[in-house]
Amino acid sequence: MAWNLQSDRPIYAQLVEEIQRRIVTGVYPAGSRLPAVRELAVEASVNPNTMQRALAKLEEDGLLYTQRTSGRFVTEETERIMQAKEEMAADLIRRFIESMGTLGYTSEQAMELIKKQKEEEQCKI
Amino acid sequence: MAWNLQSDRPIYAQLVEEIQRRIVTGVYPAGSRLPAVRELAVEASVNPNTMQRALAKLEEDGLLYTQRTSGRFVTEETERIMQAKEEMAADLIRRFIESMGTLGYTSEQAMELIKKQKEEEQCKI
DNA sequence: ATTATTGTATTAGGCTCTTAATACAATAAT
DNA sequence: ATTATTGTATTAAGAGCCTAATACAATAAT
Repeated sequence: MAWNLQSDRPIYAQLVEEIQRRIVTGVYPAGSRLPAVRELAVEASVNPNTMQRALAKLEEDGLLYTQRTSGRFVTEETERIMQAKEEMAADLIRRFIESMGTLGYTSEQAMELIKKQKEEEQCKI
Repeated sequence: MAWNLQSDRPIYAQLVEEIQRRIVTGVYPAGSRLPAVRELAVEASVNPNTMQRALAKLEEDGLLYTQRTSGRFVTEETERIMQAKEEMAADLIRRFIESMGTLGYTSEQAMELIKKQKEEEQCKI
């Protein structure tokens, strides 16, 4: 599991996204315990403070909760997790369509281009 | 024409994207003269230095060129402009499919969701 | 009781981005 | 020739992000 952090955007924001991605895809299952802040920080090669900041945000969003000295856990509310996943996808779609729109492409044209790009991928393999 | 600058990403990078968008969509036609740095800076509500930085990048990319005291102009090479447009679209698609992939969606599912989202848009109107 | 592990808070410093205020350089317009 | 307009460069200051180094607080494990 790579963290793939870029320097063109705040790191803590990228950490939030990556952890959220791991939650909604089941890498960190509902109810499971997360690695400790310090462990996660080492794994992602960031400062514990930065990781802490990201985790605090996810807690604020209700995807994580803390048990003082046992550690942090993914929420047991699977409904909340599915909702987060759908929101993430909807957001990606909305932003994609909007960006393609400003370039002058309709959703239909966008879907056509996705098909084409996929066909090209097929040839590569 | 709005600039829509966000605070979660370097402003100069957003300026590059917006000006590039205006070039490839013909808002700033091939060969035409751009407003002066200071004018653009006022229009976008940013510091002239920041706008200068964005323009220098676009010049480096070959989409603009400078005539010392007459101003800056969009390249006359329409081929270069079309290429830039296609690159921008391809990049958006690649990143979109990649992000949807990390969420567990295939390109087919992504296209399905685009369709659905579009149908919902229809209902709203 | 003691120890280790957990989350959390604080302080200092460096880095990049952004703004602000100038100044300079070149040339088109007058 | 003079003036105005163009791009460009410089310096200083402030804000946000990140790291580093600590220290503290709570509790599970021993």
